[in-house]
Amino acid sequence: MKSKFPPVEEQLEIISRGTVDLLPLDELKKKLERSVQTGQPLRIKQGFDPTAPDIHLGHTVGLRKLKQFQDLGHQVVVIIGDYTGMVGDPSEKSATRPRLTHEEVMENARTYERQFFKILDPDRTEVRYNGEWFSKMTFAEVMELASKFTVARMLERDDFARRFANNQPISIHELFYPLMQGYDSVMIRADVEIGATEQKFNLVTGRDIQREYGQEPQIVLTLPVLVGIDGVNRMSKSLGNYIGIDEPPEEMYGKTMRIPDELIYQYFELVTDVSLEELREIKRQLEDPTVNPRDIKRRLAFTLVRMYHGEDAARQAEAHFDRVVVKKEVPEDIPEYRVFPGKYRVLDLLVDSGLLDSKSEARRRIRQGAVSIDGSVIQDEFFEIELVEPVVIRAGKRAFVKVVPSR
RNA sequence: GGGGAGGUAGCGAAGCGGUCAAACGCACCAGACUGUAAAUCUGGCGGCUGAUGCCUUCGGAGGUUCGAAUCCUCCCCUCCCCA
Repeated sequence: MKSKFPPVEEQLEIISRGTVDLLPLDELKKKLERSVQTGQPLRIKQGFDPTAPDIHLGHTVGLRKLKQFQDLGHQVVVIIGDYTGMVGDPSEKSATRPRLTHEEVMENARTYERQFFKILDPDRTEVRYNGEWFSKMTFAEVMELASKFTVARMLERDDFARRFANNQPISIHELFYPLMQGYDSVMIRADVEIGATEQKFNLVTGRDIQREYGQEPQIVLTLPVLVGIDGVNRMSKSLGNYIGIDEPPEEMYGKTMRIPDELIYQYFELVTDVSLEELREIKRQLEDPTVNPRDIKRRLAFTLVRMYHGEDAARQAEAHFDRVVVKKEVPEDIPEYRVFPGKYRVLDLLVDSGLLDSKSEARRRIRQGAVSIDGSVIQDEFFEIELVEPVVIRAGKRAFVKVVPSR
């Protein structure tokens, strides 16, 4: 009988693409061989803590890897960390995270669950909330779990070690985070766990915990951390340097165009579906001094919008970009603000329309020449306008409002 | 439990009785330049105010004083050393 899985070598090639660590490799081979023989898919796990609503490109690095496993015939288990989310993963953090309430976490989780399936195949995906087991744990069971690890080993982790060395606080509950993540692996019997490189400690700890609970340890697969559009920090919603997969096409396109050039290749590699040959060609072009990196970045932006919104939307987003940004024209669909015909101070319109947050901010922008009406710059902060026809007010590169007088 | 050092705007960090809405750096915003990149330069960065001031801010609550981020009391939180 022919196996429903591709040959092991073929699987390994796909699995190892873009990965940083894959360990231990020989154990992975054994697991794959066994699954080919028995026809039993491997259980591939990744956990996501819904600390903020919406999935962004950073999440998709792992999700895309999960999808590759699915395409090979394996079973994906996505853990939504409604309990771990309340603890807050200390990885790569220099300070304790603010703890979220369960309600906040659950609210965010809803957006996650919906957005996962923009990438994953629902038929081969099991979504589990870890509150399913953690909410039922007794204190005795917690103690049992806690007894399976030592403080010394916990302090091997460099973020903890660093905080400890710098006299920064580490709360006890933060030490539980790796244990909880490992326990998730036990509960769903993970064969492979995927995470970003910063997750390595947690993933490896999962192996130990599984062993303690009498299970075969999982394989650890790490992927690079996606740098956000600031070009410095990891992509994260709280840092505001993210591109969300649910964002409108124009927004997605525009944000992509703002990433530093150095990130172009990495983005193609980690978050798009371009083939390996195309990837090589992109690399060549980026090294070619006669090619303007802007054009490659445009292709990246187009590709991303197409992936999440389709071909037409990508074309429209591109046209929008050319019009607004390149030609500095006014976009076609901007928010409208209706007023009665009459005389108004521009200052008031800027705030009352919701374009700007405060009058101080509006004054600042006017003084700095950022405000224009139908293309002509306003310098006088007390400028009044007699509204009879609709006008477009601009208050900076990306802030527009159409003021429409009507009764 | 004892002793010591601290908590200042998004972060880091000055200030230690008035000239403090609070130096400086980073981040951020606007403008110039440009490829909505990088780099650079200029300005801004609590709110209200037709520009003079007014109001809310320096862990929290009280108090001293004409006047407090700066002094006192109590409380909360963090770190270090000792036990």
